[in-house]
Amino acid sequence: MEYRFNEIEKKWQDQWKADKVYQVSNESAKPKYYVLDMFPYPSGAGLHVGHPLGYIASDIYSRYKRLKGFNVLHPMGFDSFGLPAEQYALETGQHPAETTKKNIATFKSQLDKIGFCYDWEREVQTSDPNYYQWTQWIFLQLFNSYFCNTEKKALPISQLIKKYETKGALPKTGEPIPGKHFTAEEWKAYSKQQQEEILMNRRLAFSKYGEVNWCEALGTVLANDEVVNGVSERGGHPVEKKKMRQWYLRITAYADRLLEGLETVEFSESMKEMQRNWIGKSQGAEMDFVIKGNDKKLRVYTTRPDTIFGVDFMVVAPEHELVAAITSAEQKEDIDKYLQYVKSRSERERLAEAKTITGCFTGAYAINPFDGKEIPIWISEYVLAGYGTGAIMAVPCGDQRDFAFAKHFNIPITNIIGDHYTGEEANATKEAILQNSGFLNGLLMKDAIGIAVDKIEELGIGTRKVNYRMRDAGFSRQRYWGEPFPIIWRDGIAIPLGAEELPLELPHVDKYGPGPEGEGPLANITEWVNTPAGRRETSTMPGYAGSSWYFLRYMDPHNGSTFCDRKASDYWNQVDLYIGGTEHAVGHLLYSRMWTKVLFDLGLIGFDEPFRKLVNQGMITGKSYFFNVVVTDDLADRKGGANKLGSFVKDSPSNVLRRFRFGHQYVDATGKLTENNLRKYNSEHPNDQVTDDIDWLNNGEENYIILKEESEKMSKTKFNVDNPDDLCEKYGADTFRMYEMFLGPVEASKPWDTKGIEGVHRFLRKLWRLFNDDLKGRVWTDEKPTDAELKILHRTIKKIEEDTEKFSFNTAVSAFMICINDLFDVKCHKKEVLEKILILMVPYAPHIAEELWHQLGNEGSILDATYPTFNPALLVESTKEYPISINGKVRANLSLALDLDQKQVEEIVLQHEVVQKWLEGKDPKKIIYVKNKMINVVV
RNA sequence: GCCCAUGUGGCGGAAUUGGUAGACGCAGCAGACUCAAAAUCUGCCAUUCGCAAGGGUGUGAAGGUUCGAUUCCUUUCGUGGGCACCA
Repeated sequence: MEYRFNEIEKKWQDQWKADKVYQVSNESAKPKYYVLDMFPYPSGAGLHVGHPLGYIASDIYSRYKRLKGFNVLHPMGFDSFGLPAEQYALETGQHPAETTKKNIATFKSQLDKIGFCYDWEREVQTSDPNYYQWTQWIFLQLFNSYFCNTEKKALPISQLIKKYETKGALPKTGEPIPGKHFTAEEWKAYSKQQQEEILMNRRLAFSKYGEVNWCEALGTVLANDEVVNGVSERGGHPVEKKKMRQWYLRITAYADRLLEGLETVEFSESMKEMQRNWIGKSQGAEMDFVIKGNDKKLRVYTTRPDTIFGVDFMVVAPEHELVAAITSAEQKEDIDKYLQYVKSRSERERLAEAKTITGCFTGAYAINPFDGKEIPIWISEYVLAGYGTGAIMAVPCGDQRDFAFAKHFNIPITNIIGDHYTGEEANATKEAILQNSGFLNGLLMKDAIGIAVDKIEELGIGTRKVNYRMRDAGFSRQRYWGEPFPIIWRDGIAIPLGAEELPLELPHVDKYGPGPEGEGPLANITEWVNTPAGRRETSTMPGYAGSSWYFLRYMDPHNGSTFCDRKASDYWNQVDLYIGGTEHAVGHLLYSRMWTKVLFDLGLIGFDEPFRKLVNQGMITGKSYFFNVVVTDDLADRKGGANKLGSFVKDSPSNVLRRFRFGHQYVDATGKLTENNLRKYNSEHPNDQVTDDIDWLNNGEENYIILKEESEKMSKTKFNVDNPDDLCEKYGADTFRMYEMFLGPVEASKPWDTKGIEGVHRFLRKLWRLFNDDLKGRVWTDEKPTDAELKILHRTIKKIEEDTEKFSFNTAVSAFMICINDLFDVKCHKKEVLEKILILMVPYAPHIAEELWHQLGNEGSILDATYPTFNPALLVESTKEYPISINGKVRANLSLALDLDQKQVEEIVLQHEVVQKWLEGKDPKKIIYVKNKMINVVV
C-alpha cells in the first residue's frame, strides 16, 4: 500500500468537518489557551506560500497545546474592509461586498486544504453588519468617554459633565485662564454649542478641524503611517496638508500607559523598541522668554535646559502664532516673502530638501532670564509647529541643526563646553563640564539638567514637561468601504446614535467616486445623508477600526446583545500567543492595545493588555529576475505612472532606474534571458512591452543577457509567487506544512526554494513505510520494543517537546527525520513505539498521523490522544565517549565510565597512545576533565 | 545620522550556563537494484597538503579574555529592518 496523500488528506478533512472536531466550547474544566493569527485582508490574489508560515506555526502550537490537555481557542477571520476592494470597485464597478465575498471563499478553501484546526463557527468578518455593529458600539464608548488625568484612565463623559455642572473647571493653582477655565455658573450659562465644543476637546473619539494628510490622487485622508517619505504608501502619490473636519482617537492620552504596558508583555525587543520610538517620549522643560519691547512671551520646549547659557538665537515655526506680532517693521517684507515661500512648498519638497537651510530674522529679540543677553528670534521651517511649543532655543555648539543654521546665517556661536566643542561641528554630549554658564559653571551637564529646571521652576518662568512624538490617530476616511460613523450632525453638534439604532448599515451606492468637497462617496446619497434628526457623518472608519478588537469577538462571536459577554472574556482572557508580521508594529498593535485599555477602564473587560506573547514570523521571499535601464525622468514624477511590469527604483542618489522583471519561466537557472525569450514575453504581454534596447551578449548561437537576481517579498507584480494549493496538490498538505517549518526559524526571513520540499516528502513516505510496505502491505507488529528502540523514542519525545515549546519548529522537523532514520536502521516496526511517534507528529502532519493511527487499530481521533510522557530513566548512560583534546584541539576519542573521578581519568588518559605521542615524553601541565563533556590535556 | 537585528559549506540551516563546528535536508559525485525509468538503498561531500596514516587552516575582519571562543569583551566592515529636521 503506498502513501496516497491526496486521498488520505481529503478523507480526514471531511471526517473532521463532519465530526466538528475543531469546535471549541467556552465551558471546560481544562485550562484555557488562546492562540491567535493576525487575520488576513482577503485580497484578490489569494494566498501565496509566504502567508501560511505564521498560520502553520500557530496551528502546530494550538494542536500541541490541545494534546497537552488545554482547551484551545484558535480562530480565524477576515479583515474585510479596506481600500483595495474599493479601488477594484472604482475600476470595474463590482460592489466591494461581492468581491470580498468571493475572495473570502477562495481564502477559506486555500486555508482548509492546508489542514488548519480553526473553529470556523467563530469566524468574524469586519465588514459583516453583525460584526461592525459592535465596532460602531465601541466607537460610541470612545466618544462617550474622556481621559481623567488624575486617575489616568478613561471615565464616562457624563462624570465630566457632572463635574463641570457642580465645580466647573478651575486651575489647581494660579489664575484661571479665560477660555480654558470656567466656573459651574459659567458652564451653565454657555450655549449648547459651546458646551459641546468643550466636551469634544476631552472625548476619546473626537472631531476637530485639523491638518490632515490629503492625497489628491486617492481622494482621501491618510494616517501618518500610511505616508512614507511624503508620498502615499499605496501607489506613491503625492500627499499634502489640508484642513478638514476629521475624527481622531485620543491615543496620546494613553501614551504613558502604552509605554508602561510594554514591560508586562513578551514582545521582541525590536518590536518594543519600534513602539517606544513611535510614542517618542521625551523629558524636558518648557520655559518663557521675555520679548524685548513686547508684552508677549515666547515659550520654548527643550530637553537640555542645562545649555541655557549657550543659546545664541531662537527659532520659531513659520506657522507660529507670535510671528506677526513680533516681526519688526524693517523685517516685515523679508518675513512675508519667507512665509510665502514656505507656503508654496509641498510636504514632499520640504522632506526631500531637508538639508537646505532656510530661515528669516524677525527683528525681535528675546531676553535670556539668567544673564539678560539679547537673543535674536528667527523663523525657519526646520522647526515644526506641531511638536512641543513650535519654538526652540538654539544652542549651536550642542546641536548640529542649530550649528548649521548659525554657520549659514553667520550668527556668532557661544561655546559652553570648552574642548568638547571644536568649532567644526556641534557636540551633543552630556558629559562635558559647563563653562561660560553663570550659576551652572563647573557642573557636569547631565547633573546640571535637573538643577537648571529647578531654578526655572523656582523663578516661575517654566516647568518640567514631558512631550510625545506620537499624535492622535486620524480616524476618518473619505471612503466607502468601511464602517459608517454612528453620528448625526445638527447645528454643528455631533449627536451619537443610540445603541439600539445599531448597526448603522452601509448603504448601497452606484458610484464609488468621491463626494463633493473632499467628502467620501456616502455624501452622494442624499436620501441616506439627510435625516430628520440632522445630517449623517459621511466619512467612514479606517482599516484599523475593525481589527482593533476582533480578538474579543472570537470569544463570543454570535452574541447579539453585547460585543463580547464578560463571562466569555473573563474565561479566555488575554491572547496567550499572537503570531503575525512586523509590519503592524506601530499601527494595529498600538491601536488594539489602546482599545483594550479603554474597554478595561470602562469595566467592560478584565485585562488591559490584549496580547501576552507576540511572535513575529519572518517573510518568505521569492527570487526575482530583472534588469535595470537608466532613465532620465524624475523618479518622483514617474513613480505613480509605472506600468505593471517596469517599476522605478533608485540605485544611487543620482540614478533613476527602470526595473524590468521576469517570471522564472523566461529565465534559465543561471539567470540567462535570451533574445527569443524576450520576444516571447513581449508577444505574450502586449500591454507591457519591454524595451529591447539592450546590450546583448552572444555565445555564438543566440543573443542573451544575464539578469540580476534578488530575493524580494513575494508579490504577483514581481512574478516570484508560489501557490500553496499547487504544492498541496503535488506533495500533500502534511509535506507542505512540515517543509515550511523546516525552512528555518519562524522569526527569520528566508528565501523560498521549492526543490527542498522533496526531502520532506521523502521523509513522510519513509514514515509510511515503517507501517506499510508497497508490496507486502502491513509491516507493523505488536512486538515488545527493545531498550535501544525505546531510547530512540524517548529521546525524540524530549526533543520534540522542548523544540515545540520554544517555537523551534525547524529543529523539531529535523528531530523527526533523525528518529525515523534511526528506527529504520534498527528495523523497528513496533506499534508501541510507532503510535507514540504518531501523536508527536499530530501538530506537524495531522493527516498522515490520523490515518496511520487508525491503521494501527485505534478508535477515535488521534487529535484527542494523550501526549506521551518522557521517561528520563531510559536515557541514562553509564559510559560516555569523551573527546580528548590536546591544547584545545580534539585528537582522539575515548569511552569512559561516568562515575570516574579526576584522578582515575588522568591515569587512563595518560596511557592513551595518542596522548603519549603528543606529550613526547614530557609531563602535562594540566588535565581538565569536565564530567559528561570533554577532557583537555594541556602540554 | 540614530536605534534594533544579523553575518557559519555550493544552498536552507544546526550547535547557548564557553566544551567534538557544519546536525537535518537540498543540490552534487560515485555505486547497487532494473531491459529501462521511477521509486528505493549504499558511500563520498568545508578547505588545503598527503597514496595513506596524519597534519595545517576555517564560523565577515582584526585584536583580547580562557586550558578551551560560532558563543563573552573591544574595535571594524557588510547585510536586513525601523526611525529620521521631534528641539
